[in-house]
Amino acid sequence: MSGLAKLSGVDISTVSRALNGSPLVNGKTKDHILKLAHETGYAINARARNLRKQSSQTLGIVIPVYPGSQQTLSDPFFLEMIAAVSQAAAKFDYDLIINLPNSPSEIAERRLLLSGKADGLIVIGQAGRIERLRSLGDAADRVVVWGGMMDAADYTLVGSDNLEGGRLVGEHLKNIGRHRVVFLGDIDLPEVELRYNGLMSVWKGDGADPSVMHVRSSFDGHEAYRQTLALCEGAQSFDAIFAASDVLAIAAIHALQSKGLRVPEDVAVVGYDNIGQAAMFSPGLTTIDQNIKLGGEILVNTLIDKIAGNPVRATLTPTKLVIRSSTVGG
Amino acid sequence: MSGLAKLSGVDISTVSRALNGSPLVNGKTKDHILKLAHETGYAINARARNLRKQSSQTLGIVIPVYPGSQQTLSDPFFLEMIAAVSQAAAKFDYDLIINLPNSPSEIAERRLLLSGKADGLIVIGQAGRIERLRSLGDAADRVVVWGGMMDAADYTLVGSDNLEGGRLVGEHLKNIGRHRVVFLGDIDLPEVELRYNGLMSVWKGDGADPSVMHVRSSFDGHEAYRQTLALCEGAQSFDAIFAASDVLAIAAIHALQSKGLRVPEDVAVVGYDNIGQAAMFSPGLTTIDQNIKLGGEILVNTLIDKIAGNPVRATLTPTKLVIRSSTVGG
DNA sequence: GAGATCTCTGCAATCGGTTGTATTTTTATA
DNA sequence: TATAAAAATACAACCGATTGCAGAGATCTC
Repeated sequence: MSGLAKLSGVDISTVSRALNGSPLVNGKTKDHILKLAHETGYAINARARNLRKQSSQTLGIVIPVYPGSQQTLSDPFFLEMIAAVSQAAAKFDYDLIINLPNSPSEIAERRLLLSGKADGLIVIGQAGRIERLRSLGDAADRVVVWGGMMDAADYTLVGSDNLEGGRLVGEHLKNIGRHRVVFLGDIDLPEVELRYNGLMSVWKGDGADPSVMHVRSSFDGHEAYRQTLALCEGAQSFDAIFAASDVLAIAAIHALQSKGLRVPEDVAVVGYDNIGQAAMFSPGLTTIDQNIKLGGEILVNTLIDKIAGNPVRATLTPTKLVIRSSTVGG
Repeated sequence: MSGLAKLSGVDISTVSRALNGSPLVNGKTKDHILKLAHETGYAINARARNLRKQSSQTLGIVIPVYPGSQQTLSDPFFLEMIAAVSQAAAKFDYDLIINLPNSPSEIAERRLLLSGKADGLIVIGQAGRIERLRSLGDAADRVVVWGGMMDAADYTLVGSDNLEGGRLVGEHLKNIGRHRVVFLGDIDLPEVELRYNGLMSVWKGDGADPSVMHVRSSFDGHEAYRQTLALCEGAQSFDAIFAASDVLAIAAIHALQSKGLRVPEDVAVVGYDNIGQAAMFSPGLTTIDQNIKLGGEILVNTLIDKIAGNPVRATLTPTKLVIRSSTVGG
């Protein structure tokens, strides 16, 4: 910038104002400086600017690797969420730092926020993170969490309506006449618990006695595969599986088929997330669409509001059922 | 930091040295300062440090959204690559800024590098990026590209051995007696072209006349689905499909099955990438494992070497065939 | 015990912008 | 033309760390 100042014969303060479009500089001066900047390929030094402006124009996103899943992270849900958040952030000229904690003890939240590397933080999922969020002190004002609505949450939550999602699945299964349902997922995770509660609510007060069985599984497909195999070998009979994610649903379908069960004729399967590939499985996957793109936008909008000090409240994104062949024809 | 200096009664320069583990400070002094820093929850201001040290301890990763794929990005390959790079970068205490260009005209490469937001850049795939890389000037010294080896490349490349990958698939198909092969992918992409060449090389010089048909498809599953349907309705007969990615392979399998063709009995299908879900499809997907985790590590190691000014050369990661049921039993 | 050496700490410059205030130049008004 | 008001520019402090250098105090050597 001092180079530009010499070239154009004005003070660097004028150069700065010109590059930032300040109305204080004369039109001709501004044009001249901008032209020089373009010709020399000048780019404002973000490090200096960040220091002076006490901001980084950068958001952080923390993607938890759930304990126990040592293998490569590959649930497309996360990628779609990252893409949604990244694109939403770009609209505000924010960059996105991604953090995939590799050790459970690492507290990326503190490091990124307190050092000022990120102006605000988006955390995907509440599981195992709650204590950490509490430890952030003032910095918690610059955090938004994607997750299921919880009364106990004293941080800002954005999420899809997991209760409604579970309910939609329950009604759908009921409509197609399935009553012996297996819920595949880990209801210790708040988001998953809500989906389970939504499912259960369908039969509540109803004379019919649904038998919903909970099979605990992390979000790792291989585990779901094993669980489903074990389920087939067990004594309990069932005619439907509601999985807490599409990846789990796909694993379950594969396990069922390897046991000679037909999907959806013998067992209907419903997933959750509506990932891009869900439409391309055979059989196509019935699932709940969380509207991740909208979710990402709301996360970013909310976070930027918080950073600006504006009051915000928890938000739900709409949820809808997408019916494909895996529960049709049963 | 000036707060810590007052608390501990020493100059901020001593505090700085203590926090950075300099051997210049007395052991007791250091312990005292560290204790105070811990108690007060002090974190070094990254913005100031970055400016002074002329470094950001941050790498950037650019994930291209291929032109034409307007829908949500969801190929798990990218997520696995992001995870691998992120974890490798973390070992060097580097953070990772992710950039998903939403308009083809955006030149994130320039912005991130020249502004100093990132010390170096990893670009996934060469397609449509070559001219941009050339426009970076000196900054090109801090860029590493993941992609297929090209003679024309005048930038640093890291990638898996696509030629070998294609060859392995070809040999495998030949071994199981398939000779009428469809190649599904866009050979205008350098990485894909190499896979195609590898496939073709298997029959070269051989008396047998393989009929390899190229069906152009982007990396978008929906397009591959339509292409495969069209293929089934066409005149050409075929007994195998080699898809340029697992997502394409899955889409193809679904299309084949919807046309009543059996996989792998009627048509064998082989994918590429070995994404986490590949093992859980039915039928399980035979595919090429690029060793993404190792690739991410090499990308980061190479980039950090370049940033340090060390000479580096192009690197290939090993490639291996993973056989599952989709091409077995044919 | 004087001088040399070694440890440790403080001073002050520096990184490259932004921005409040002062100053100069230009334009408007009487 | 003199003066006030407005516009444009320059000056200088500041953001919060790092680091070369100077100097104080402790330790060593003969």
